[in-house]
Amino acid sequence: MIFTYFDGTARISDAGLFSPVNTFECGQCFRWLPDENGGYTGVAFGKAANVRVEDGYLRIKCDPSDFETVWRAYFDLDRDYEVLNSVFSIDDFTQRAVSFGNGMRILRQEPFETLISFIFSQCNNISRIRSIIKSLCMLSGEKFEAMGKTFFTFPTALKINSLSERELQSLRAGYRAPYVREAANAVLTGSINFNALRALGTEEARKEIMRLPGVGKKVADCFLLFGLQKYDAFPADVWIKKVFANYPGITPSRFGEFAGIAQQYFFYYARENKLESPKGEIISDACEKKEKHNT
DNA sequence: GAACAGGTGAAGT
DNA sequence: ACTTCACCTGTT
Repeated sequence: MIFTYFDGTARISDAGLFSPVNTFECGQCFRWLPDENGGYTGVAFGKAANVRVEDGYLRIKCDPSDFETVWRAYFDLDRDYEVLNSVFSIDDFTQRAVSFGNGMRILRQEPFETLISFIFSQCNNISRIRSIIKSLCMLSGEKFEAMGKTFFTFPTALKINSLSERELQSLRAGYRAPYVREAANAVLTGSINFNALRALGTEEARKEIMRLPGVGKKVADCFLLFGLQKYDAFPADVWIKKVFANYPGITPSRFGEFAGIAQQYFFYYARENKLESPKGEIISDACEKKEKHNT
């Protein structure tokens, strides 16, 4: 890794593939927002940064000490995505998906934030997920200043656990709110311990996290992949099910130990291109077609 | 208004 | 084991 730090910005010359838009819009995170220069600004691990690519350099505007301690790992800068992409490109469809999402990086996010965020994500759309998380951070995160702007950290389990019913209700998270409270409580009491989960295999860790109410296989796999870096976790949502239905050759097992990363290319491609399911095929039994009769 | 949006879990076959 | 359904809320 070759980089210089000058004028408040880490400039990396050999960052390899890095596309801010594909990284931050591929659906793995909810707290990074675009700026006017094709860059993105966000918060992780209690720190703020702005990221952009210019003249072939990756430029991360941040506190000098944070590049090595936070952002280098967070942006997964030590992984060669070119190698990964060529390993993934086993057929025409995969090539299209990888090419579409070229420069996407799977962020090494914080376990707690990832868990809570994906609990919010169930049967919800992206803009609303973002809005709920933003409200949560403004309500109970810590306010701090960086780069001349105001930011909020993601709240701790303690802060979330101590929210009143009224405060929780103000997030407009609906039926997901009690799930979030339970998750925070489990972390607080030690019933769920992220370091212990890290030491487990993917299967065992999934089983453990699924003990939480509101955490089924899909949310669990997002947590494992984005929050615990269990790269073989393969979240299968409605879009991935459309991929499976259209391209029977695509199965998690074909992509090895980093199948979860391949999954993110598929998800992003399918969602952005509004991949349809084959006619007559039933893709999901949830949130799709249901007659709701309110009493 | 009804349908839909990155699921889950309980209850019914 | 597989299918159906309710669940909050905001948007189209």
